Amino acid sequence: MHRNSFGTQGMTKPLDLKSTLNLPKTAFPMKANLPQAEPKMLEEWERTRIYHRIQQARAGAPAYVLHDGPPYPTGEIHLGTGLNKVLKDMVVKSKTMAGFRAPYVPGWDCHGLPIETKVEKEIGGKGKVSPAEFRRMCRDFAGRYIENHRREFKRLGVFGLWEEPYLTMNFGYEAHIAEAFLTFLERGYVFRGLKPVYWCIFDGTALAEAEVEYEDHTSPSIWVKFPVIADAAAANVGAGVDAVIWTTTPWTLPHNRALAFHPDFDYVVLETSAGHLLVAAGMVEAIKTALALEISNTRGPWKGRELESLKFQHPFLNGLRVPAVLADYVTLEQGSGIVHTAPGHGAEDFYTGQKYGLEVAAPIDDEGHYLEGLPEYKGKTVFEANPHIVELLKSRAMLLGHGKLTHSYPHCWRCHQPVIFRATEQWFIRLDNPSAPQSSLREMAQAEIKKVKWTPGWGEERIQSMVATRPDWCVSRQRYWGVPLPVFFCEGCGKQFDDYAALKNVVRWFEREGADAWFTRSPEELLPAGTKCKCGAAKWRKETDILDVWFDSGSSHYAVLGSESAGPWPADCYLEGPDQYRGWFQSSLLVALGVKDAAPYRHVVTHGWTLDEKGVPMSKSLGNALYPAEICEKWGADLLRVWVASQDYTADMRMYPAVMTQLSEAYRKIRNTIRFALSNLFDFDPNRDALPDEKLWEMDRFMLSRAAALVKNCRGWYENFEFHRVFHAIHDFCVVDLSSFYFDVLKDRLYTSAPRSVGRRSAQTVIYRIASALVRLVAPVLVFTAEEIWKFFPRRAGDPESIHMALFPAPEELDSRLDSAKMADWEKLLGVREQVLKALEGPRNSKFISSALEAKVVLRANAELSALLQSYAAHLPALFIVSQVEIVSGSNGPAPMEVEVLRAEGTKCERCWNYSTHVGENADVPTVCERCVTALVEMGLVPASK
RNA sequence: GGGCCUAUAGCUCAGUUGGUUAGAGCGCGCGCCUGAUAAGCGCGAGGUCAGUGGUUCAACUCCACUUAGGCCCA
Repeated sequence: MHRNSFGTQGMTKPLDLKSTLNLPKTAFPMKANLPQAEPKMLEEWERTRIYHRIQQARAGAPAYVLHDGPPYPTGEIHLGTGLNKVLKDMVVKSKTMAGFRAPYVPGWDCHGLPIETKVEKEIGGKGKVSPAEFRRMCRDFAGRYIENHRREFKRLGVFGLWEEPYLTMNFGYEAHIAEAFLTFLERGYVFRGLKPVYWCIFDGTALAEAEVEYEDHTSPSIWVKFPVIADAAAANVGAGVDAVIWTTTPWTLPHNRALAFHPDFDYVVLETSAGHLLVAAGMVEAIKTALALEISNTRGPWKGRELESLKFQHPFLNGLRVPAVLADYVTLEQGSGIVHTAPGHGAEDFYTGQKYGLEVAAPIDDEGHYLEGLPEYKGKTVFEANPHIVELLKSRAMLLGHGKLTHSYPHCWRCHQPVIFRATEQWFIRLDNPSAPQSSLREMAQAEIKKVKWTPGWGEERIQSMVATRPDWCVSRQRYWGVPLPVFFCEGCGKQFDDYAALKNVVRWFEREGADAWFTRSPEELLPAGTKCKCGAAKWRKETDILDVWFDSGSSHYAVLGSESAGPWPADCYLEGPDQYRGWFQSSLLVALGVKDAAPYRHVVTHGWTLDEKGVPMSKSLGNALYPAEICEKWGADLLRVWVASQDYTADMRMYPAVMTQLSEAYRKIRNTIRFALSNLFDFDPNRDALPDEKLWEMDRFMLSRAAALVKNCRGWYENFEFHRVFHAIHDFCVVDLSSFYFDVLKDRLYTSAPRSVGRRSAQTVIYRIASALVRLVAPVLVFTAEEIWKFFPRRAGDPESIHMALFPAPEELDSRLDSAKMADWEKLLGVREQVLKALEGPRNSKFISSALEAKVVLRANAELSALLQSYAAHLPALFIVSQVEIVSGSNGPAPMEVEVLRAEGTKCERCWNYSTHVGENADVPTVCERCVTALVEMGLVPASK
């Protein structure tokens, strides 16, 4: 077919030498254009039901279940949420490629205060509509946000059962929540108790610890006198002494029931212009300054424990005497070293109160109004009362001083108003069981935590210490949008109904109508027909509290796992941010212990926080937050994923434009390296052209070994979720092994050899094998790009349609088992190459040569090295990309080798650009070297020489 | 204030059981190529390993404290 190009000089057109080269060719674009390309890929995946095809492809394989922690659906997704979803997806995809069936069912946490608050705003306040109508609006609201979230998550290339996510507001899920609670109730873990809880008087509800945020608040700061009762116990300190306390919550004074002293501190009486004052010795200077006291005499000291029997007159409640108590949380940081104690309004106060049998006084209503007390404050809200109580103290001459203090104070997470501590009747899940400690949730939890694998390892210690000190779980909320506590009280005897078989009837109602049934159905409908109390009555009152949303999400493993689509219980992996040690990791564990007596997870992984350039956490309110949607639009989802994969996520992660620019360069390098591979496989069919290992050139086999090592390492890193090691290793391999060494060296062989020559096919076989391994290795990170590459990839029989259905390469499929001595030889040759490249710099800079092909390199090596070089002499010019190499045995210098650079001999071959003394030896192609003549003959473009 | 964590070149990471002049890639500077070309290649300059003190013949690596930052809690 190329006959016409034969012929003698001058008779026909001379051979166009460039057209005889095998220059790279590919339609795979150099520029990724991810923001435009990715949405198209998403459409295709949607159309071809990629998630389902992957699940089918792994049917029967061992399951690996990553259970999704449900985000709260409000607004657009935050970078931290994106980071979390992408990490989960990389786990799922890498497990899938490691051969597991790894289902992923995303979920949302739908109940709770934030949505309730938004709906209230929309309708303009509480109580405008019926509870059932209100709940319907909350449901719609959540649904709208979920739509938005789902779109954003899918955009990140996350595969999952998006069309059927789990929602905590689904009827079936709500039924599971109720059932889980009833199980706790039946097993005796639930009790009603008086406890101080965070209370928001603006929302009229108890708050969980997680619903409280610390913000700055300015409080009154007052110094108050409590006169010491002159009895036998007071003989020591003397008559007419006043104990001094300091507080920032004057409104709690009416409910004061004790003064707390530190048992080991020294206390003294100061004789001053303001009276004889009992204070901690360690605070004398501070108090003197704060109150501008003149001290004429000091008496004492006494240890706090010596003062335990003292009693004090309440500063304005006549006839109320309060005792001294001891507590080791008393500090010398602020105040007087004597702590005002109101058991109804503080956690520590409450526990001290329990210990000393103090009254838990907190007679205020849900909106914070005093229900009893002096006319000065009765009926007012606690915050309104502050100035009046200060006045009251002043009028009774019990106020030593007052001012203002701005400090970090707990606020409601939604309305951002200051919260108070208030002793209220709540429902609790009991953590301890003194009569059977081993079956207490706390001890079971501590035992189960030890069986779980925690990444990073310190997570175990962290959650262990939290579980050890956490209080009982307050699970009741005085709200509407949630799952009610399915509890009835008899209208006859007032007792709580305890026939659990009958109570489970409520679960059936929830399955049919959702938890709304609680609000729309009567107790008689909800319970089985004819249900009677032991007292004979058959009229019931429903509990009105709903469950803490942490109980909802903590039930997710119970409600979701154990199905065909979600995979078996327990989960193999939970993967969330570090805030979940206190949140979901704990609530899930406790619910699982209550219903299944075991942890719901085998492995818990946490990632860090997302920070901005300055290392400040990203937040909406600070305005420094970046959003996945913006990043997808500007850089593409694959680049967001590269960001996730490039950093060690167990620490905090920074994101800012310069980082993204750097990563886009890294991305480009990987893309172009694979593109170069593809472009040199344009005439390569792996089914037909691949050479067996024993026919491959040694350098090619050497590269296969390097690739095999990469594969082995990456598989291990994926196994341990060390994605950043995978990414850096792949990037380095592309840069160091492929682009700057192997591919650069290979160009001459690929372009100038005859297309079907062994040398070229050997190179192509190895390029194919390495590139095929690389695409699969990067697929969990570069989900879009890998799929795009796969479309341009030469296919073998049995290759899956999508890269995401493929299995990771095995090291054995890369390795050609080059013996270790040869491997060592090549390692040494690489070192020699490095020296040669350095040596070429001088002559290049002095313009002695420009291209390295203009050089001839003379190597003076010691005996050992020169023997090695001699045996590889034929390959050295290619290895160094120079025209000629001469090996001179026996260097006399101190170095094992010296390099000298000369001008290459002969003339430049017009075809391969190497210099040769044999150019012109073939009259048919007079401008071409001997190697090119051989190639051209092999190609049938030049007649075999005479 | 408490618990836990982080701190190696401008950036992102490696640094094995403490052991010779602390590594890589990117970026940067200076060149080369123009047959990977909005590409490719080479060379080079960058680090008192947050700080202080200690243990040791020897510390980025172990211990203590400090500083800065993070999460959770008070």
